[in-house]
Amino acid sequence: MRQAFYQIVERIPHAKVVTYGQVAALAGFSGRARQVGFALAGMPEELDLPWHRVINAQGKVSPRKHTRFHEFQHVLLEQEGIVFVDGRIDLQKYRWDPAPEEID
DNA sequence: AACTTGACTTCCG
DNA sequence: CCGGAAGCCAAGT
Repeated sequence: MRQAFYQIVERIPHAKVVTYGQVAALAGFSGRARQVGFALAGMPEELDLPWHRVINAQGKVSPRKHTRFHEFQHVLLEQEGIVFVDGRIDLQKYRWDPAPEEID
């Protein structure tokens, strides 16, 4: 299950983002957005996934409770050229919209 | 085994 | 636009 999510996340192209719900759906687990977040929380760093390109449906980075990784995430996204407007990303513009064959 | 948590989403007021 | 509630379900207590 986590595998499926990782597989999707690792394909997110540079300067693009996807929502948790989208990752879940693409992985074949529609409706399990929370599990995506959970999977990423315990992600082995050696996989080196672009986890920062996964955001919530409101086009914002989801705030963590006990860490400041969301701030780091914000910076990483800007470094990729993604523009934040009022703390938000223009999903219409940056959302990754993969063709079925791009998913394996 | 019951209960709580949480990197979520959507609908309703 | 913001808060609450319901739906979701793996993990941790």
